[in-house]
Amino acid sequence: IDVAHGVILDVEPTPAHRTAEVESTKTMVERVEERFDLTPHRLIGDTAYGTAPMLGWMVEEKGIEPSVPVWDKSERRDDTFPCSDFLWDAGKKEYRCPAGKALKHNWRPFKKPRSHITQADTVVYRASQRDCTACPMKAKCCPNTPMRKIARSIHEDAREMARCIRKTVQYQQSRCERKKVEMLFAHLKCILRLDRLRLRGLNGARDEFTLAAAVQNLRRLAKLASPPRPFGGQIASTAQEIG
DNA sequence: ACGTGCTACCCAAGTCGTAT
DNA sequence: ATACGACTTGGGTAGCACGT
Repeated sequence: IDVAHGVILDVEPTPAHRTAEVESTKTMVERVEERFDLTPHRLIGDTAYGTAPMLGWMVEEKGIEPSVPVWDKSERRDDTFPCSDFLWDAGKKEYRCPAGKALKHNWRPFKKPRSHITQADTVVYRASQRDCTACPMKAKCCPNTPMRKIARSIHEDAREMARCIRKTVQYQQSRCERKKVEMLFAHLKCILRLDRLRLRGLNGARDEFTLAAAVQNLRRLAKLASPPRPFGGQIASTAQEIG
């Protein structure tokens, strides 16, 4: 949905699965690009869209600003230093711990050079065991392990961008714009009676939703095209009954 | 001895499947 | 219709085996 105008640009049904729902966004964004040569400047969504691969796709592949909360479970519960207390040095590609020591992914060279990217698409940055053993802050940092380590997503730059956007006024506005989307869904359910589908299967859902979206867009078009009328309220309610 | 990469396991929020 | 446990998801940490 284009929130600036309340126009539905594409429809893609999925099973009620978080990953499937999120993946369908890629399908729709790319299809709208092909059909209408339109690319969104930013994308508004909830935390389900805040996973590292999704943010990476938005920022790195599409150049879309993510107005999305970051899926982040890095906060610790045991009163030890959280990851956010470690400063990232983009130039040196290493972290700096609260005691000022480095966390690196390449402490030494290898005969066969390695990418250091793990199966979880992260790079593990570790402090030196020697530094941690001698550190007076060890109890506040890594009480249960020989050294502190941080798994950094290969999409961390995109995650960081989403964190920064979340602090902006623009993000607060996007929260309000999301209401326009919710209003369309509410209208679909209550007025167009689409709280339950009649046709079975994904194809049935696609047909019903596509027709409903067309109806929504025609309503919008009528609103934009017709000049304001003196007895607008009465006419509007009649139109709804016909609809 | 120590760095590296993998696996096991935990968490929270959600869906799915089954028994009642 | 409802309750409840199993399972899924992506993120985290701890610890082990292996390579240098």
